Amino acid sequence: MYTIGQISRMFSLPVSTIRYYDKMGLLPGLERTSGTRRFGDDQIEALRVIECLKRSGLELRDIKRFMDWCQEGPSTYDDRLELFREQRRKVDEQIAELERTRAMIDWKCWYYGQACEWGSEEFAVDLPDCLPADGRRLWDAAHVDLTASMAETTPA
Amino acid sequence: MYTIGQISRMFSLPVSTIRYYDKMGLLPGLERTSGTRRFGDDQIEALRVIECLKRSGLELRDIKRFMDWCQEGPSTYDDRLELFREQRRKVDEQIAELERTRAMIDWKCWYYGQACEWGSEEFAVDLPDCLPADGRRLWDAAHVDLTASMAETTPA
DNA sequence: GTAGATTCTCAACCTAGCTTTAGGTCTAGA
DNA sequence: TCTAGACCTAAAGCTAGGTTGAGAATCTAC
Repeated sequence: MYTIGQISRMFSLPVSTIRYYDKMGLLPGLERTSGTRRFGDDQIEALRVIECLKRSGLELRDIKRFMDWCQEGPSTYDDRLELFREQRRKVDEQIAELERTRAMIDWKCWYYGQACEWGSEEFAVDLPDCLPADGRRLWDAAHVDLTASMAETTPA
Repeated sequence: MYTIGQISRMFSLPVSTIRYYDKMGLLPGLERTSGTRRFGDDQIEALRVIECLKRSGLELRDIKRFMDWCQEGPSTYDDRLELFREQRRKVDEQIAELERTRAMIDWKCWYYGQACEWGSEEFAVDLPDCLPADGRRLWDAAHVDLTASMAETTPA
């Protein structure tokens, strides 16, 4: 069993945040000895799940709902399964979006790399046709959705 | 040139949000005809960059700083390059973190899949040793950092 | 047995990033 | 001319997810 300070160091979370989670009902089964919280394996697992679900984009109120399901027993197994399956889809979508974001950033890195080298942005008048092959590849990767949405407006 | 309503549809952003960005100074060079905002290519590009930098985790005040750099000219090329390089690192870190999150979710999907099938969690007494090979693989992937931090505490 | 660290509660406060509201202007069509 | 729709500003309001502060109890070491 651990105190709140130990858990705070274990998870690199402020003590106030852990108390806040407790007050929200996110740490079911938490025990106390003369007022002081005592954290066991179940609460440590709960905090791991909180971190995971938070990063996957779930709000605290929905994490609370999940914790309530856990207290309710076997009748909620399929709700819990569906929740994690849904969060898996959301995480995949987040990763895909970050990869699109990264493509744009890579293009901008190349762009400002050139700008630094030449001391001006004149190398980029008339985008994207003025670009050399490597710059053009980055521009294309950063603008796929743009070209896709342009294609929508032209006849098949 | 586009009106705010057209831009709103183009980016799927509420009109109020676009006005808010303008008020923050995130759309330099924006013109007006008798009070009404007129958006050109520069502002469209600015909005694309705002989306990109926001997704990479930058706060609006730092995006504002970037827009100020763009107004200042060639003397800030290296600041801008360094900004995008830094955001690239952060996006990579975010993706890595989401992949760890996904490993945890995959484990939980397997876990609750089993729980649904068996109608209880008894298959999981004494983790992780009680697990069959496929479950064990998912458990391991979800707990790499845990086992890593355990390893730290044992002599080399 | 006393000092210093850690814990507790409860309520107030904070920040980012919008959104809403109230009241007003501008422009195009019937 | 009248009306509908899109635009404008300024200020207040909202939400999520905490953080901070005051005041008090408790635990730990010397």
